[in-house]
Amino acid sequence: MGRGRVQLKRIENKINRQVTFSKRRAGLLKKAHEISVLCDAEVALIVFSHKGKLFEYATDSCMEKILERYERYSYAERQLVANDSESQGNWTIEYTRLKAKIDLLQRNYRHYMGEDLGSMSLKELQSLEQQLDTALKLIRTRRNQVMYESISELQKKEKVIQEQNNMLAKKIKEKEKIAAQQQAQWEHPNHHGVNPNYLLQQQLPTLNMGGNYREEAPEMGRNELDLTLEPLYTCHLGCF
Amino acid sequence: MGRGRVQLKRIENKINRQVTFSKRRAGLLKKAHEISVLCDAEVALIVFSHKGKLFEYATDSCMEKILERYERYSYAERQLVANDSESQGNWTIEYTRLKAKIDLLQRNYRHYMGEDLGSMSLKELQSLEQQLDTALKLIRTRRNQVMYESISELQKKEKVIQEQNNMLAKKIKEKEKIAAQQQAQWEHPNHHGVNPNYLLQQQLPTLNMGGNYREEAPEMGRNELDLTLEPLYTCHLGCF
DNA sequence: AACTATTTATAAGA
DNA sequence: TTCTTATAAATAGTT
Repeated sequence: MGRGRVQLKRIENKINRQVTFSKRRAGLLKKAHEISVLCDAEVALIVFSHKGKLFEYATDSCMEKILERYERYSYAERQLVANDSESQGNWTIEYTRLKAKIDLLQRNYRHYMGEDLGSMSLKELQSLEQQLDTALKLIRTRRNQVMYESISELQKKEKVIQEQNNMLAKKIKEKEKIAAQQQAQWEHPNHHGVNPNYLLQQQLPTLNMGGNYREEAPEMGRNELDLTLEPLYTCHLGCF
Repeated sequence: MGRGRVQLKRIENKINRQVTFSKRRAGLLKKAHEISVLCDAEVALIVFSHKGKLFEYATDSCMEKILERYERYSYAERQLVANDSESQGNWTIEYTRLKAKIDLLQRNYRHYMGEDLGSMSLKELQSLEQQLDTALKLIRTRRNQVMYESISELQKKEKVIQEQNNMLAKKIKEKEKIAAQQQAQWEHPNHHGVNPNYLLQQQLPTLNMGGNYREEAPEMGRNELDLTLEPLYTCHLGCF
């Protein structure tokens, strides 16, 4: 397919070989993809350039799956064994296999994050787009959730503090009343008044509501609310 | 390359698909061989037909070697771990860990497998991807911002109320002191007695917003692929 | 990286 | 399937 017949033998001219490799590699990958789509076949294509660079195509971007299928097909007896009851050697194999799988997944994840796109095929990019869309939705949902929870929490707290605030205000009023009465009694000892001590004792436990906060929870360094935490923990202040 | 243009989509007619598969498979294998020879490349090609039949080509007929090279290349960092020093138990743990990791990655990766839509060009897809990525970033930023503002506002409010709260508490203390003095004077007008309200010296409830949260909140089992970013905001509920 | 003359691959028909 | 053939695609050599 060009201006001259091609001898099926190694191209000795380095530049020429390089160029031809580029062109034919593209063609090959394209055709691999085409047969995969047109004929509903599963294709895995691995190409190492003369210099050792890797190029690959795999149907559904799932090289490992296909290679595993290949291994199964070709060497059924060499099946990687079940997880239990296996010897050290098999564990090593299994471990390696899993590590490889993780690496693959993580490489794909890099694509997911918009890196290393240069080498991706049309189909891969299409899939990537889908993934991104999904990711977008997930992020939205998650953000909404976190935000909502955080704000709810703050509002709850606000309410609690406000209530406490009101209570304290009420107490002040009472204190003032008592003080006034005391003063009245002091100034007019014959008048029959309420024992202020009694009242104070009544109020003591109330005044200590909320417990010994200072002891248990020093103020400093306690005030960060990590919004990533699940927010439905109990509030110590909630005994009002 | 025939008597009509070809749409890049699955050929629905079974016979047609079968025929096309035969032809294209031959072509693909041939081209794989050609690039291998012409460009001194190492090629591995695996094709499973729709019905599951295997066809393969490998440079120098050495599929396994190439696949191994592929594994090496793709997963270079896979350490041939110091297996000997590992106990079976550790292997089990490690295995479980890896399996979990894979499950996670795969769960996050599952939607990646989209089909058809073969009409868009690479460029279109790339630009689309960019757009999505940008959108993603913008949304992230925006969400962060809105959330941060909302929380800041609530925090401010809280702070104000808390300050009020503290002031009221202080007032109460003063009232109590006065009351105590008054009582003392009332009971022992000439004597400097002990303040009967010493009990009240226990601090008034100081609201420790955001108190022991960290301790109480069950730690969120965060997986590595959690798409939500680390919160860019630190929520200071306190600093009162 | 583009161009284009040719070769090659292959879709449809027999 | 396989052969044939018109045509689409790939690409070798060139710019």
